[in-house]
Amino acid sequence: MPDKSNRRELILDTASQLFLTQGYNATSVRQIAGAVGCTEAALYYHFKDGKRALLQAVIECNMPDLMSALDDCEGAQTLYELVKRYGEAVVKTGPARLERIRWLIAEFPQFSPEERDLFHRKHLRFHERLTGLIEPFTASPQEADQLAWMLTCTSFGYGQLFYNLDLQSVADFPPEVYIEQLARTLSAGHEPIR
Amino acid sequence: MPDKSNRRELILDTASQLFLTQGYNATSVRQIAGAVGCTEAALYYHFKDGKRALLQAVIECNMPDLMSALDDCEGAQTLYELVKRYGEAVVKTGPARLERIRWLIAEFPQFSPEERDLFHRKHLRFHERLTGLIEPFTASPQEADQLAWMLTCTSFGYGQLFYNLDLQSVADFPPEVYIEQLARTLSAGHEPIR
DNA sequence: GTCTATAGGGAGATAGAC
DNA sequence: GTCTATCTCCCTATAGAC
Repeated sequence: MPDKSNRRELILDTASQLFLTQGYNATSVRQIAGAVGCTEAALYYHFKDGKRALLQAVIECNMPDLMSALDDCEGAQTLYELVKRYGEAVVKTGPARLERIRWLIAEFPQFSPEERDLFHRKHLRFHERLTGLIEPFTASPQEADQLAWMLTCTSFGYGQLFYNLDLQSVADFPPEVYIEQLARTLSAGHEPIR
Repeated sequence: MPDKSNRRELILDTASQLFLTQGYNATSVRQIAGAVGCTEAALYYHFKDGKRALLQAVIECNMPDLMSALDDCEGAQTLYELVKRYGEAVVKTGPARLERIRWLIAEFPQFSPEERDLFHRKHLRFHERLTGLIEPFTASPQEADQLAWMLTCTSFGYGQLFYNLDLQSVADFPPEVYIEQLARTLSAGHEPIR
């Protein structure tokens, strides 16, 4: 990533932040230029195709990524331990990732097929690695695949419901409790590594 | 709900549909009026406070509701059967509910506290009933509460990932398979009703 | 590279005739 | 109740000076 122009980077960061918090449609080029501290014309110099080109760049920078959370899961001795480490690693990534997912869900319908594929391929790579980590504890690759999807769906749902839809303000069910529950449930009936 | 004016209802339905598919910010009053077949001025006659009043009304009509899915779950004899019936009932509600949830996530940050509370209270009522259905199969009310959250999070996550983020187009994991997997996993170690 | 100035159009909203 | 006409503002985007 060459850093030829600081200004271009600054525009991208500012647009990212505004798109993510307000949405693409609700954010004007004028507002981005104002926040950056330049004029709209300068912005069109850096992004010749205007607002849509800006969206493209923002999409590529803001695909949610959990791959690094899997690093903490290497070498787990039981499925229980694996799920627990995964949960804790996900929590550690903080709310920034959840905002990106929220944004992805919100804007997804207006993405082009190529932009959608960006997310699909990224997530499939993640899923394959997660499945590989689970496999030592299951009887078949199919079972590992299903457990991986279950783990993904449930942590995804928890984040959306309790953070982005703010159920945490009315229901007492902190992530630590959930992770413990999840680890116990998913690992029930699965042997530790031989 | 008096039905004094058909026109008002028509406006509300049209606005609902457009807000849900395009988003609030991306939908203009002009477009709604065009789709209804009247002028903007007529629309302002029915909704004196303009576009924002329209949003209020649409929110109240479009809170996602799964309460009816629980009717099919009454009288289940095992936890396995309960989860299975729940999953099938949810699938039966179709993609319309998923689109409402997607919309809720997308627009939630710009809702007022009262509008947010509308969702919170509705969901808590649902959660209490679901917990009540699970309780006969668990050792404690706390365990039922946690299982209910888990069921909610995971079905929520599946819907968002596979439908609204369209993972179904690149991963072979149909809802029936997921429900079966879920029912087996969640009910492991729980006795049938005595 | 960044600016000023402006084109051209669509937005939300209202006044007043019918 | 519904219309036409119109106000005012903000939007994206560009031309051309510096």
